[in-house]
Amino acid sequence: MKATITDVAKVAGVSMKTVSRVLNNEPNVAAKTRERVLAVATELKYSPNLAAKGLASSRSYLLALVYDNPSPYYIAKIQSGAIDGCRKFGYHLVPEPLGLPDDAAETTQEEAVHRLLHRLPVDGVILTPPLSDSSGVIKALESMNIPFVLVAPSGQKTGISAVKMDDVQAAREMTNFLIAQGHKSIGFIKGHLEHSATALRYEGFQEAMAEANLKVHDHEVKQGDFSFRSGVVAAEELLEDVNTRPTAIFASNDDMAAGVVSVASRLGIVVPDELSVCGFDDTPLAKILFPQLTTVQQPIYEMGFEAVKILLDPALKNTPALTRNLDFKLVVRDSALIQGS
Amino acid sequence: MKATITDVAKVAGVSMKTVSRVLNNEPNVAAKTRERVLAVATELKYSPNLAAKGLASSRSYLLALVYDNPSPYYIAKIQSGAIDGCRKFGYHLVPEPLGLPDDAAETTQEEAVHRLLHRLPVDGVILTPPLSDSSGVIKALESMNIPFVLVAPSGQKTGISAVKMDDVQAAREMTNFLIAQGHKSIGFIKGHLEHSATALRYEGFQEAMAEANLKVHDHEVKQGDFSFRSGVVAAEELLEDVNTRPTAIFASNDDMAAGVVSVASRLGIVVPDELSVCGFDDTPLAKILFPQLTTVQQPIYEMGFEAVKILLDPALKNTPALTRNLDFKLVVRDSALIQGS
DNA sequence: ATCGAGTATGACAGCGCTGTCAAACCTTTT
DNA sequence: AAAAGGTTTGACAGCGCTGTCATACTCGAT
Repeated sequence: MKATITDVAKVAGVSMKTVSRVLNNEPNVAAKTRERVLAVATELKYSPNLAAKGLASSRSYLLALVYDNPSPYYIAKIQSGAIDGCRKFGYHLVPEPLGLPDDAAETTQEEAVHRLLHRLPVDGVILTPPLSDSSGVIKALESMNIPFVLVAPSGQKTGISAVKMDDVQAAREMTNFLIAQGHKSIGFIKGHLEHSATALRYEGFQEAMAEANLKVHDHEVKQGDFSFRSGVVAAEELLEDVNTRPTAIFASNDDMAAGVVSVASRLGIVVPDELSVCGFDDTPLAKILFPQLTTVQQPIYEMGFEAVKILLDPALKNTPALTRNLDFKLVVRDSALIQGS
Repeated sequence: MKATITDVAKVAGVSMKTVSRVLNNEPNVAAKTRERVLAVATELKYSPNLAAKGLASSRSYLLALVYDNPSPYYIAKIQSGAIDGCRKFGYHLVPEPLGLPDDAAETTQEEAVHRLLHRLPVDGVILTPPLSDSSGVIKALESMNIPFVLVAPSGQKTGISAVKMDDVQAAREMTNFLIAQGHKSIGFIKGHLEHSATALRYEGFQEAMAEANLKVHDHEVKQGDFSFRSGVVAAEELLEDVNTRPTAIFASNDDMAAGVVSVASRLGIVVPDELSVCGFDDTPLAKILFPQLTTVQQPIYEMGFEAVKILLDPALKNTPALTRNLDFKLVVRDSALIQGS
């Protein structure tokens, strides 16, 4: 229950230091000694006191997940991956939302981060979008000399580690899929202007269309903001005119795609027979909708997991800064699958 | 940046202990001394080292949120409330999912908890459903002498603190609302058998019906499992026969209500004109659906917040065990609002 | 046998803080 | 003016662990 290293040392008949060495997998311990210590530790149900370890080694065995993201779904997945990663290294994750109303006097994000990590001296920080693009937060982290990894940052900063996904490529593949299904007139709904993914996804769409020698007409591209409502509005415009109506609509995220589906169903347009719809993100919504949404599954869990690995894996200890590009997955479901084609 | 108590003590011309007293708001410090110390601390940007505090006081300033819940949405909200609570007390929250595949050898939940909290000796634990009903987990916590609070447990255990919501009353009010709208034949879809809320919500439904002298026919009650699919199946059965078709359907959660809406729309039944639908939980889905769902908003965030308060609030320090009953909210939206009624 | 070069182990200080207990300093009361 | 009781302060040990450095032990090569 409350066995300490000293206890284990006494029972095993060795010094505290040797026990410490065994428990931390340090070299230069006789195999026999190691075994014995391990056996005693198990028997005594020893488990280290993190506070003491931390105090002695000036590490905290804690990683912070700093976020400021309205999407609980996204954060939950990142977190889930990050926690699993932490467990592999005996670490724990502390989620730290920024910009809570509890501190109205908080001026800048930079200060907020400073204060936060001053109190809780973690060994590393994972920054989720849109914070991964916040120069203030990054500056704070650098000034405090805390290792950190960006999740899905928009720009490529040199000297900073990051985990990301290729949005352009994903959008391109989705578009190619649509084109392969025989679609020539494809509507596109853009995302929120300030979100970095917006431009990337549109870029991928444009590239694929260009490669297939298909023209992207202005009236086929609508500005949305990632909300269901904006998808509805855009869809109404896109589907308004029966003559110029596209045969497929590619929405920059699932919520907007859901808006499209709902408009189509109201207008009596059968999906996917008369209109293919696809989204992006593979939110839970995608499977709930009828028909189920064809969409892009982002490696969100994996990004959390990899971010931790970059921070903690001793094998990567001396790699200065690396960017992990993780694989997305095209999830083809009924909303964009021409039956029998 | 790295100022210690010793530094502050030196500059302020007092002993470490006095600084400690000031920083922890202990009594018996001259006002003048307190002021001076505070000033120096601010000037030096002192902030305590949690590991050292923890080691010395055998507290960790950490609370664990232990869960094993498939619904990220629910957990995210609890967590959000709990984090806000923690901040008020200078604490931090560590989410700890149970039953991850990282430890396949894990036998019982009891052991898992034991191991977990042995490693990370937190000052308190918040248990979310369905873990709040797990006697194994509770036993482990009790044996380790770690204070804990149950979130939405099904039974009323004496001597254990809990935060909960009155599911029965909520279901009753929702049913009453439907009855007030003139419905006499109301279909009900039950939730997952093993989930404690299932029975409670059904109970509330039955009570309201009985109070209004309405009979609950067997064919109007279907077993679901909280999934969208099960809502679809149940709705198909409920709506199959045009003659015995209910005029309203009360699904035990939003996902199943979404299933009902989708079936209705496929069958050409207009919601809410020909069929009122309501759900339970007020998930994000409820607002995305068309029409938007009438549902019950649970005080999930508040439960997280209150749980922390019970654990940490010094004012409640000596209260042995208390149960906080938090208010739900009936959210009336289009899916169950007879136009112009 | 003797030396050197690992390899294995232990003694001990100290990480930054708090708890304990004693000392010093006020008041007020007699 | 002394005793009593309260308030304010500080000295010091020690929480459980790791880092440093010294010591002891092992083994092949001379």
